Amino acid sequence: MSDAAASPAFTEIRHIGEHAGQDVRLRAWLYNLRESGKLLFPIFRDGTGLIQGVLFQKAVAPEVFARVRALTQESSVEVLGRVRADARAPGGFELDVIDLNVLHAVPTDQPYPISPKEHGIEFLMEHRHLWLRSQRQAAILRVRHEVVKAVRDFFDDDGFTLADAPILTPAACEGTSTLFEVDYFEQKAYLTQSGQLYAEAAAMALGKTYCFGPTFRAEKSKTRRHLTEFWMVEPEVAFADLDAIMHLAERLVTFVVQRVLANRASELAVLERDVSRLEKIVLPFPRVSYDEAITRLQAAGSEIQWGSDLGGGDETILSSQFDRPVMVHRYPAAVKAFYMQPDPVQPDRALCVDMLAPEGCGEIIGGSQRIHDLQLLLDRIREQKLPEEAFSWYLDLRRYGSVPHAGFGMGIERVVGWVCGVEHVRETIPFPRTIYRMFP
RNA sequence: UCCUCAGUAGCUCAAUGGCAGAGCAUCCGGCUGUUAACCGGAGGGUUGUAGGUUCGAGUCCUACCUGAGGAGCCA
Repeated sequence: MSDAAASPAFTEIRHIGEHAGQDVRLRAWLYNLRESGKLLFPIFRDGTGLIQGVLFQKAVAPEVFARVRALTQESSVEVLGRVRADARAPGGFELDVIDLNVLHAVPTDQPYPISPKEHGIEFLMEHRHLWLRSQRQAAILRVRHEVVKAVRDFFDDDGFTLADAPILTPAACEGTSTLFEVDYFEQKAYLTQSGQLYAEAAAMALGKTYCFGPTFRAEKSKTRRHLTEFWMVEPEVAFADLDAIMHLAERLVTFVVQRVLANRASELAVLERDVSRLEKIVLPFPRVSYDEAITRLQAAGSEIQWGSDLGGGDETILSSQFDRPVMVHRYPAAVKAFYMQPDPVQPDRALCVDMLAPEGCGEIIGGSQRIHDLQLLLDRIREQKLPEEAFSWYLDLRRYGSVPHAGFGMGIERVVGWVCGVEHVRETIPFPRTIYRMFP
């Protein structure tokens, strides 16, 4: 640019409306370029928004016109221009380009691969590192950011203390079949599939705690709801029972949805999300016992029999009967994890809850009251032939001032997928890991 | 692990067993308000791999590879 000293400061596109009538400078990438005779319409993006530039050939220096005309998609540039309100512009403003410097020109013999037309999912996944630049993907990631921040604010403002669990863990907790094994100085270690057991220890120290981090499942699941690496937030609360964490769960989800609605309306608009569905997410959420769920499912035509876990199709049928997430509680203990407290009224039922999101998004939360009695926990570990010595520290929590406690895990990607209304969770994390893809 | 579907130009897709094609992208030209702009032209192919059937295979058969959707399992 000719006279940098006299140039205005750099502006982000999201703030460009505050500079109507003024000259601004942008640092941006070329999103698209349209041409109409002696008229150029470059669209710039800078990560905060899009703005269309306008150049009349007669109104700008010939070398500037030629430079813009030769721009290739995703070339990086510095732009000097004057902001002008224009009813024809989608965002209400356009930029009359005065000058432009090319920072890096994408070569024409190796053009940017993601053209502004439709692409297949394999191609897009192979170019995930570039796909993130699209409006839609950027909007999803901003909603993810908002969800994560809302989760942290919710717990932090409610007296919870963050106590993160390790990612590398020793012997398996629930069998090794779904764990990734890694070499740990000539010993075996595993990538965590849940921070829960450690969160229980933290809750005995801090009362109300949560951990939040990546978890790993080597399940050979290949559906739109599954990743092998996903983020989970897991609150754990001393002295809490099942009812208490069910209430905590519905408060958390309501808070997160309301926060996204309040702060990310423009992103939801880019995603063409029907926000009226999200505006219905208010307290309280419906509660359905497992027994009632079976009755409802059979009435709706499901083949499910009492005693088995809900399948993906069953979850969709059940959740479609409500306009807000439904909490299914007290499953048969036999299909649930060893550490779940039995229901004192019906001892073959576990004091557990799954929260199913609407619109077929499936389970977003799974939680339970934990067994606090040492002997009962020992019995369960032995019944399921789990390695008792690996749980010695976990059993200590029942030896030294054991108290009833409960917690749950919420899968961030499924929540983001539901809030954004995207089909597949692979779009809700920057670089998804699925059973057959670890690139890029 | 199992079931289903797909693989043709950089991308998205056509092509009755009979000459391998279109749109977009790229390059050249045209257009003073375009909204995935439009109009004209050019270049661009080992039809996933290996076999087989046939006068002839992108097309039919077999195996394998890769990807997608789903089941089971899970958040």
